[in-house]
Amino acid sequence: MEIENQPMTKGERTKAKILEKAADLFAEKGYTAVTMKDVCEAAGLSRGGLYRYFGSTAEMMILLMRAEQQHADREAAREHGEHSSAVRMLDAFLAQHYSFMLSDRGRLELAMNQFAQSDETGRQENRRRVEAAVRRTADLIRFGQEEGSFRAGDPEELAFHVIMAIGGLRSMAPLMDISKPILRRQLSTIRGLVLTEQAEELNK
Amino acid sequence: MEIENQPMTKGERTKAKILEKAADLFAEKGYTAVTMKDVCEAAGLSRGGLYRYFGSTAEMMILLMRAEQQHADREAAREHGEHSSAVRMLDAFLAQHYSFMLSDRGRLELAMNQFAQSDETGRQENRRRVEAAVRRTADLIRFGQEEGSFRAGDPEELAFHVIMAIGGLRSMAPLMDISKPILRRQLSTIRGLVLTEQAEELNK
DNA sequence: TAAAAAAGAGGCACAAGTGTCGCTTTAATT
DNA sequence: AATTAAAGCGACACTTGTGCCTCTTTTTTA
Repeated sequence: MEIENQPMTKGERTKAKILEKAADLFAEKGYTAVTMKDVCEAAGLSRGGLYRYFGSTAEMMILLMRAEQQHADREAAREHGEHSSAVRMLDAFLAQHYSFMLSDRGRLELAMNQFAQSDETGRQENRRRVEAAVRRTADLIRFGQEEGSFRAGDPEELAFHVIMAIGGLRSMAPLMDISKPILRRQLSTIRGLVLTEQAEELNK
Repeated sequence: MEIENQPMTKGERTKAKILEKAADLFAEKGYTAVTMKDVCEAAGLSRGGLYRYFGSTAEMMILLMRAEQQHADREAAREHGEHSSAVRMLDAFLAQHYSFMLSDRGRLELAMNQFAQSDETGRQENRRRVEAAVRRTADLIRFGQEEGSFRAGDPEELAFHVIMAIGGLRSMAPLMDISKPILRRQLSTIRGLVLTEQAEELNK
């Protein structure tokens, strides 16, 4: 949740700050546990001041979801150019998810799921997010298949499976104490599902 | 959430009824959205009457989790005797999850996850539940490997992966509109992960 | 069937959160 | 620097939910 350079008006800066702090709170306490009062305190703002920007916690969450979505899109585009082979892209993809799961941002995603359970707009936003992730993963798989390093099979179907497995992992991880080694092994299991035996031999 | 035979005292019957109705509500609205008042109305009881049995919604949820756990254990034990081959057991396992995901009980599990995010006791209970599921699945995989119809590989690791994938599927399903065909294909993808190519050819 | 015990009703005081409004202060504009 | 607009304050009224307590009604039981 980086802030742009200075030449924004005061109000814009405050709004960005609120969102930033709200994201931290959502990640820390989960969606339903965060109140406007909490956000006020975290952002160093009074109730009246905050209400100028957001009418509800739900509104904040929606904006955060959009921001995350954009962030993921940009990230994906950047990744795309950086790696030469599909295998390397896959490894980057998995490594990214690994650190993601252990980070605040990972917990923020949990909060988003929680939110989506109670809010229809949030549910749609969430759905778009997951669909985008599946699409990107399917693209990666297609690329790897052309390259010959990925197993044959319907890319969409496998991509969906991979995203579901990662989603399950992510939502379970904070609810039980999944150790880092187990997490790593699980991600390498996923790697094994995608790669051919030959490609699997190579690094990592 | 079945009720035992009649010879229970009035209080016991009421308590069972409350739990039953609470389960419905949790499944329908999610944990945080359910209030004591809702439960009162659903159970046809006044606030004072209800507080005799439960001090909080959290307490209800814990009891529900234990009940579900026991139910799953019994179910598993029953299944165990019924099917002759590991392949059949796997199919039964998957079929059960399929209908589970589409049912109220599946949504109840989502509510439990939600609860576990905010309550430490619930978190532990949840963890036990998932661990038990992994253990059972690992046993099934070991059995299938001995039988020769399941792929080689660490049973624990694969079991964990399967449970994560199913967990992800279940928690995503209500948040996006996953169609039944997609759900079925995903479960059959999981089937494919577990079975050897030869065994996979057979029915389903 | 009378007495005791258990179950249930519903009011009350309290806590926590929400959203709004008029007023003050600070920042932008010219 | 003066004016105007934007940003921020904090009290207020309102809503919703909680937990408890006393009194009544219904079951049990002896």
